[in-house]
Amino acid sequence: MTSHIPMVIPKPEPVTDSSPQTPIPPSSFFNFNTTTTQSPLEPNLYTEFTNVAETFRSAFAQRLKRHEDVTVLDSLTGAIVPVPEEQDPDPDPVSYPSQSLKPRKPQERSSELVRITDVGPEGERQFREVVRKTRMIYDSLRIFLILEETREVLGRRRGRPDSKAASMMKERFLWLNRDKRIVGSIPGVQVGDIFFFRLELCVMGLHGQTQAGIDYLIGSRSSNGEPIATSVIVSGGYEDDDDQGDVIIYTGHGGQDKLGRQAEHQKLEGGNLAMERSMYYGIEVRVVRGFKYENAVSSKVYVYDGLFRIVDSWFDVGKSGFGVFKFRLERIGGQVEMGTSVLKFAKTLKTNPLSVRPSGYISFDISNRKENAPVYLFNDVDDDQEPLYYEYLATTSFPRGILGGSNGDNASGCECVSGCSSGCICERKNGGEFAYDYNGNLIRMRPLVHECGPGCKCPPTCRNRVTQKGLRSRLEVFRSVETGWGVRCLDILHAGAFICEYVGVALTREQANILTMNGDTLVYPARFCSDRWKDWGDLSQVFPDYERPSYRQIPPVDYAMDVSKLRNVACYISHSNDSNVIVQMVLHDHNNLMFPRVMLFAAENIPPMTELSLDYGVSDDEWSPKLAICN
DNA sequence: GAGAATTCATAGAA
DNA sequence: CTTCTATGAATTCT
Repeated sequence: MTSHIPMVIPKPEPVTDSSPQTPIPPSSFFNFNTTTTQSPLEPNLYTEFTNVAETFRSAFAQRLKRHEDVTVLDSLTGAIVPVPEEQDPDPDPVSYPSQSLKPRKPQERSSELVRITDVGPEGERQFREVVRKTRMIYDSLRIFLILEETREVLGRRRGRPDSKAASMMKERFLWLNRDKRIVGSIPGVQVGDIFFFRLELCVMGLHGQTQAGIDYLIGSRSSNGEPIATSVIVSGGYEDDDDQGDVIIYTGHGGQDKLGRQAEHQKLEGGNLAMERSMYYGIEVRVVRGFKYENAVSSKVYVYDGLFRIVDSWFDVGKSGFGVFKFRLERIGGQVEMGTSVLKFAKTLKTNPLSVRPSGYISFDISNRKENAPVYLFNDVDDDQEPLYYEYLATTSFPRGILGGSNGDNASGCECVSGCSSGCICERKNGGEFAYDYNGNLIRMRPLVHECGPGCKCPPTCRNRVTQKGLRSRLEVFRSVETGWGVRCLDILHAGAFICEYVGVALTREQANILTMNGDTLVYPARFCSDRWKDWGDLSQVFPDYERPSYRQIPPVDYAMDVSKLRNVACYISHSNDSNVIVQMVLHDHNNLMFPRVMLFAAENIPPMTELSLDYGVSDDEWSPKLAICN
């Protein structure tokens, strides 16, 4: 825990018996609390998060020049430092903040300005998990609402599932960081994280404005009466912006007409003033960049690029001849590479890889065109070229005989000539709910997905045909010092997106036993561990009476895959108990429940160049690249 | 405290 | 494909 955290604590409830001009008595200004507060645990995410947050919270406050008697600033760090003799005489500090800082309305945004630092690896892991779960709920709920709406009002104008999902979560207190205004990084949100909706940023507490580019604590609610900016979104909406990566010339807001054209001078008020004040106090702002991205669920993508400092501000004449405020933002050092840079890099890798990585490529397609998209092989670590020595197999081959027999069930398919819709036989096979949404993303995990197959009359565009169409994104096998061979994606993988099949030569148990004795390397699909993701897509926190669908039980998957000679890209995915890839069994070209195909999906939004990882069902310590497949 | 105003959204139609 | 428009929600302003 650092002892030197700049922080502003809000003005408490206005003193009723004084006129608006009268300063509030000094004693009520200060609230200092470094003790851990424990409020009764409730079984929801929000409470859990708050409790963790409180553990690491410390507070300092001061009054600034509006109240002439005290002004304490640390000139080196810009920190607002405590004024010890004005310590809050609150006799019951344990009740803080639930009583002394209780918002006027339960849903009102907090005015408590805090910075959370040094939560430690364990704290960060916990925060990350909460953020993950919350994002999962948001996305699942959003997709749920889309599907529900499509079912109810077919063809009618669609609402705003992104905003409705956010509202529903807000009503259920599932928004994160509502009890405080965080300056600096949001625990659990990492540089490079990708979001698809502005409201998703609101839910995370990363940026509280649905449209405005500058988020700030308003002056009337801050301790010194001055507004403080906390985050900005850079998405090119102002013609006078100049974005050079680590340095941004950010235009203040205001002065635009309805068409977004600069039509009058901007004023130093609202967010503009907050930016200026943040600069004055040396308080950093979070920067989120928004830009168009083809193939994204929303056509737009928001990337968290980390913390910037406002180093300069001035009033300038903009391109349209009107006065605009400009702020020079410089990225604070020591942070990981910006997500935006990584995105740009990955994009170039897809079109012109040698221009940015002249050496290290071993192959530009280890699949030899057996996949829809080329699979790169890259190694700038050592001379190993192992993946070249295996023949590439694009889909698992099953033993002859086990699939052949076509009983009545096998032969039958749906008759949906224009694509499957609700009520069709294939939907019923899937427990009354298709496994995928209209973008081909997995909605919820289940024991087995029945895709439409050769016996179905529906076209290839049917929503129930996803994994059978193969790779949709660009994958790269790469050499890493830590994990040996690994796999990463050059595209953004939306949560639930199909990645690839885990491929091998399938063997019956008897065949496998013989091979194991020979020392060959086998993969057992049944061992893939999905416990961590078993409630993936679960909405019981939103709908209290939500019933987990009961899927038909399937016989245990009891085959092994030989990957000693034939394999595909999936074989190089590393193991992690903290995996970002989930395993879903799928049938599409045959109906033998004992031999489903092993399909891999993104468990969360995965930014480009992030290593993919699977839980092979062993602990992290036990794992080695060899063991993963020997086991 | 209620309603108006502001806002670098969003989706779908034109 | 881009541009336009209707609808919208949280927050701040009055």
